[in-house]
Amino acid sequence: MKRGLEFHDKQDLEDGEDGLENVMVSMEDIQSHQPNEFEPMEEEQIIGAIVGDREFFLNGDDHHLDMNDASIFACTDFPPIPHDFPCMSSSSSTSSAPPLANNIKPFQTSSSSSSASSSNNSASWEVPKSDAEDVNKKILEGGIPPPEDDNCLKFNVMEDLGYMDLIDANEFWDPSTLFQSDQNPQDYNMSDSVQLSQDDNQERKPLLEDYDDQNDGLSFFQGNGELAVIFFEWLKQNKDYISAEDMRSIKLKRSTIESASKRLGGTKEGKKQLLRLILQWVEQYQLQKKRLSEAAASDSPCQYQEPNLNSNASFQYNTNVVPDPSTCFYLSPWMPTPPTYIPPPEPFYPTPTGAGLVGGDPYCNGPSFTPPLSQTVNGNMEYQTMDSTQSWPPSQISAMEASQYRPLIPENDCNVAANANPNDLFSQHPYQLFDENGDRLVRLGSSATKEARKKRMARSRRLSSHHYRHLSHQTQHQSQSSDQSLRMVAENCTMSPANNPGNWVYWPSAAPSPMMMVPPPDAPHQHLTTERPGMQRQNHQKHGSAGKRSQGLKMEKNLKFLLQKVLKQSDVGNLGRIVLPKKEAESHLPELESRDGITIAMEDIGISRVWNIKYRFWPNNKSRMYLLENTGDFVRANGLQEGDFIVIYADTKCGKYLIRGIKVRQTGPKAEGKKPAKKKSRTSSSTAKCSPVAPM
DNA sequence: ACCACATGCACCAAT
DNA sequence: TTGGTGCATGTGGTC
Repeated sequence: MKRGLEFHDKQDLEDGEDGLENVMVSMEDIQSHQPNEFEPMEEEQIIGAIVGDREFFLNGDDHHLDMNDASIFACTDFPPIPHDFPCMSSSSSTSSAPPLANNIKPFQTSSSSSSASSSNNSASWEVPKSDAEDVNKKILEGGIPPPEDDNCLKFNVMEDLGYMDLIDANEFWDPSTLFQSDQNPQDYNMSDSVQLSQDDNQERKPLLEDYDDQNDGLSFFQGNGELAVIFFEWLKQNKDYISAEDMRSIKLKRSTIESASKRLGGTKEGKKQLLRLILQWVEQYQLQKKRLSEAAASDSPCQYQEPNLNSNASFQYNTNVVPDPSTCFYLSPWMPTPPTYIPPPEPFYPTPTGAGLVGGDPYCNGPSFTPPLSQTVNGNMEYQTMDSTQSWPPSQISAMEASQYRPLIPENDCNVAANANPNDLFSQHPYQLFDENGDRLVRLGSSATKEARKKRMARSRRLSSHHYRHLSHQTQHQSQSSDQSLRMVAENCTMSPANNPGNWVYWPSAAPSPMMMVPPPDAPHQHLTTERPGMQRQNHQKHGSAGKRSQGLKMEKNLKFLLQKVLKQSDVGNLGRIVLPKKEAESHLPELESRDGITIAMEDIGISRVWNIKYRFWPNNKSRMYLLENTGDFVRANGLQEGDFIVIYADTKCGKYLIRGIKVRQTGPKAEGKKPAKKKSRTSSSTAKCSPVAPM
């Protein structure tokens, strides 16, 4: 009996065709097919959804999305703010606050309605400026307040998953550890349903242990074969929504898992509960993303159908049960709510217009560099204009869309017979069902017809335009964008893929690149790594080609986060100086011998300029007060206002300093009217003197 | 109590 | 008179 099971490869994703919506195959197919029945796959195989001698989803390259990584919930084009951003807190330089932006996760419990979750999720990604500190404070105080239901614990655990730090990249749990990669598939004969007995589970137990042993896996899951069953069940139920790529990329920090497990009692049941929560967490993201796509695909012949959750017997995927092709997809019982439109996730960083996405990621929007770092005696603010007329290239957008916001909808053109051209996309990467004679029964994929393809493309365009609108807010404001700036980086920094492969490289426009300049909180001075520890790894990256990805990742390697400062009124006022947090300044910036300080050429990542900023200190009591002076133009050029923040990086290869102004979204009158909350206002003259800089 | 920092404001130089 | 510079001081956080 032939069971067709074909997986999408990366190229397929990049082609913008046949996305994960095609991940629709009965699990028995997965279980029963033989390895040689797979289509040849490229180097970045997405799915190894076979238990046993095949990888079970979670395998492939090492580009893991961390579950802590907000990017798996949203595309944030913004380079991550260090998890432990000492300066993130407006009032304390020593705060260990998790980066606000990165901790705002659309995290919901499944118990709440999907619609509520959706809206909350959406809102979570758009933290209004006025709420930013509040949210951050809440986080600092122990997390977002739990919902007023009986899911407090659950919520907290989920919250942990969302907010856990990801500093130690070596401490992740890979869900694939639930399965042994070289296990004989026969041992995992779950073909005729997953109603596994305890014995079955027990048989699997050693697998988990072995895996843990070999991989320093999570002891938390050791010996608990039921977890594997749970996981498998979940996969079966959500195979349509959770792509293998997504699953593969999930990594959890071990300590977080273990901590969460403890919070759940540390019992076997607790572990199971935790696993469910984790899966639910993943599921929510993915399912909602799909629903978004579903909502967007209004012209889809496949209208959403609320599954009969009570009749989930039809979802048992028993051997002889072929999913009804008329059913667009099956909702997981864990996601028992109707679809709700969810806007594409956005980074919380606001646009000046108060809407949309701030694309100001220098590493997506493009850093630019010109001259090497030079400390001058010129205290005047100078800049060297660079070509900043970039805009987010459509190719980039489309690429991103294709990979990130691409609809994940299993379309309803799934009744397509098995007459597909072997050369078409579907034949290359589809998930197919075959009847018992080996004939393909249905094609659950979406690329069966040109019509379906057109529709997908239309959806993609819609989503793309949606995304682009957000980006436009940013790019219009800052007149910048990514690829060009990045090219300039390569050129001006005398670095290019050719001559400096390990350093700054040109980032192809087709591969919008997240920059992950997150210093480990515990070692903020460490070099930036290619893995963004738990923040905003972007979804589109995981679908990008390995080559592009690796190329982009190289860019980050020489960047080192130095410090960040949330701008106060006095920082953005006419004084043209920004007070720096003392601790970070002393530790990460050049040591100052005299109070006059030094002038540092800082390359403005955001607007492609180089500013000569004076770094100095004032004696203050028995201490010092560190300042950046001549920042007025920088602030104005970036349109920075109170509540926005700056980030200073160092390019360790070029010996440069990079500065970047990051705007925080302002929404509504609340943000507009925000004033320094705790500071008293004194004379009117001083107020006028420190009047906010008008938005540019 | 100490420290960091936001900012008020006095002082000074330039216009 | 205006704008820039630098110090002083109050507030809030941390130890």
